[in-house]
Parts: sequence; C-alpha cells; structure tokens
Amino acid sequence: MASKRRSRGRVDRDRDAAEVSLGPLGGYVGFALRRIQTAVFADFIAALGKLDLKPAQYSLLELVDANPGLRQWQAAAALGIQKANFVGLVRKLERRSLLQRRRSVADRRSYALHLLPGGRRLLAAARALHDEHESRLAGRLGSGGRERLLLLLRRLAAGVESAAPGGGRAASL
Amino acid sequence: MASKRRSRGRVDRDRDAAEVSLGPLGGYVGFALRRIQTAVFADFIAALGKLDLKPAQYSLLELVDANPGLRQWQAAAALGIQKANFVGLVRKLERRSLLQRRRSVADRRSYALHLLPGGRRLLAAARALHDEHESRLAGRLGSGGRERLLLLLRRLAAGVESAAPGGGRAASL
DNA sequence: TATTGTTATACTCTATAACTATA
DNA sequence: TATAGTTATAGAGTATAACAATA
Repeated sequence: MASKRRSRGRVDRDRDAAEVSLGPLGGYVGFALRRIQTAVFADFIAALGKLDLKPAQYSLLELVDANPGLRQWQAAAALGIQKANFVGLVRKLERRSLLQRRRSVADRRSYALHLLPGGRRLLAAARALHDEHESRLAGRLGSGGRERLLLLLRRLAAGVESAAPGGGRAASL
Repeated sequence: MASKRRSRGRVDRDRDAAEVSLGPLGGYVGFALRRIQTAVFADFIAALGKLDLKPAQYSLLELVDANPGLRQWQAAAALGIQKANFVGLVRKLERRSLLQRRRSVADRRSYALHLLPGGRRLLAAARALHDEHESRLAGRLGSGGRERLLLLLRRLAAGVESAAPGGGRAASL
C-alpha cells in the first residue's frame, strides 16, 4: 500500500516495493548460467573452507594428482590462470608441504609438480567434501538430471571455447 | 619425444607435454558450470563491448526498463551488488544520460530510477547484441537444448539460492 | 630468439565499516 | 532506532610488461 502522489519535476511518485521483475533477462541462458554458477560456487567455497582450501588450490591438487610431474606452466594453462599469478598459488601449497616443485632434468627452466603425502591426505578430504557438494546438486536435478546437464554444458563448451581472452581457457575452480 | 632420465634428489625426469588430464574434476557439475560460464561471459562481454557497455550496466538498463521507478537499493539487491558498489554504477549511466535518478516523494531518502531516451535507444541495441549472443548459444545446444538447459539450471537455482554470502542473491550479468 | 618462472604493477570486482539525511 | 545512499578502504582475482636463467 504505497501512497500515490503526483510526480513533479525530478521527484518521483511511489512504486510498489513488491516484486522486482527481471524482464527479458530471466529468459537468457547466459544470465541463468551466471546466477546459478555464482551461487553454486559460493556453496563450494564454503564447503572447502573447512579445510582452509580455496577452489583454485583444490583444483591444482586434483590436477597434479591426475598428472604427476606436471610442469608449472602446464598446470597454469590447464586451470586458466596466468603464469604470473600462478606463482603465489603454487608457493602457498608448497609452504604447507602439500606439494613439491622439482627442477626438470630435461628443461632446467621448468618445475615439475608432485603431491606430497600431506597433499594426498588433504586432497582425499577435499574430494569427499566435493562429492557431498556434488550430491546436493544432483539431488536438486532429479533422476538423470545431472547427466543431462553435463551433456548440455559440454555442448556449450564446444562452441564457446577459445572466445576467452586467453584463447582456449579453463576456469580456476 | 621427451628424453627420459633418472630422477635424483629434487630433480625430475621428463613428462610428456601431450595432454593434461583433468582427472575427477572433469566429472563435476560445478566445475563444468564454472568453466562454461566463464567462457560464455567472456563472449558476452566482447559483444557488449561494441556499445561501451559492461554486463552489469546492461543488466541495470534491462531491470529499470522492466521496473520503471525502481528504487536504487532494490536494483542493487536484484542484481546482487552491494549498495556501496552500486553507487558508481548508477552514476556512470547517469553521466551518460542513459538513466535518471529522481528523489522519491514518499521516502526522501531513496532514489527512483528511470530510463532516459538515450538509455532506451542503447538498451535496444544492446538487447539485439544479446539476442545474437543467445542465438549462438542456442545453436550449439541443438533442438530444444536451450529450453532443457534453462529448466535444469532453474532446478539447481531452487536449491542453492540463499547459500551465497548475501543470502538469496543474483549475479551482475 | 623464444620460453619458464618471477617480480612489480594496475585494474576490476567485491566486502565492510562509518557517516548523512531521512524515516 | 532503522534505512537509503554515500564514502573510504581493503581484499581478492586478473592482466600486462619486464627481467634472469635457460633453451
């Protein structure tokens, strides 16, 4: 029940504070994608927070676990992070004795990344949290919904990749 | 063809630079969601760039168009932007004579937002670009894919909303 | 000459606290 | 007392340029 008055000059009459319409925005895939991704990511950050891990750190642990001896620049490229910004990320995990950098024999400019025992243990705990997170999402999607969503997202990826500033890129989740 | 040597001490033997495996990461919805959203968003930013508009600015124009006289705080809340960070956003559009702020009669603390003719014209052009962008995405999703994706994303939203730092939030696309 | 890792730097986005004027 | 808008500020994340060591 907002009181209505005449608007004069730069002054405005009332507007029902009721509901705000998204207008055409509500019908766009990109808009929905961004809104949902933001919320999902916030949930994931909160879950990983219990282990004092950030998404990019967790992703790096997974990546090194899946590719032992991965070069630093390869890891950066795979996660879509500039090599300059990658330095601090790797060093923080190194200081926590989660992973190790070893100079490569073949190319002494580069480092090879390897998980340390502590990194493997933390990764196991983080993956358990990630699995719980994923289960929450899957529960919302209904039977087969998770697989159908992944399929559709991969179709999208095939077309939009290499549109990002760095060419074919990834995200630091 | 990487040469293989024995690793000794902190030195590492070679690793085929071939392909980097994502490992378990590749199977998570959140990971796919983030990667694809990042790429789609970059494409959208590039499209809007032709009009010297950023996503958040465009969204605000759409929102005010759909809700004339919207209060500043309502717009900020609907777009998931802190009111403090919203000030600069509104002012930039005001300086470009795209929208106008009018003091509300009923509550003289607040501003009501209205599009100006220039804002309506720019919005029309931006919406055309957005529609092209959306068509590119829809083309990748196949017949009915767009609608199925929107449906799945909305199911996700229903569960994850209000997990974000600000409670029930939106994103500034 | 080109590449890997590094430093420094800047720009954007975001989050919070404190103030003002109004309510 | 509480709220709308504002200011100031600090923290992330990200992008580029330049350098040393190595190829």
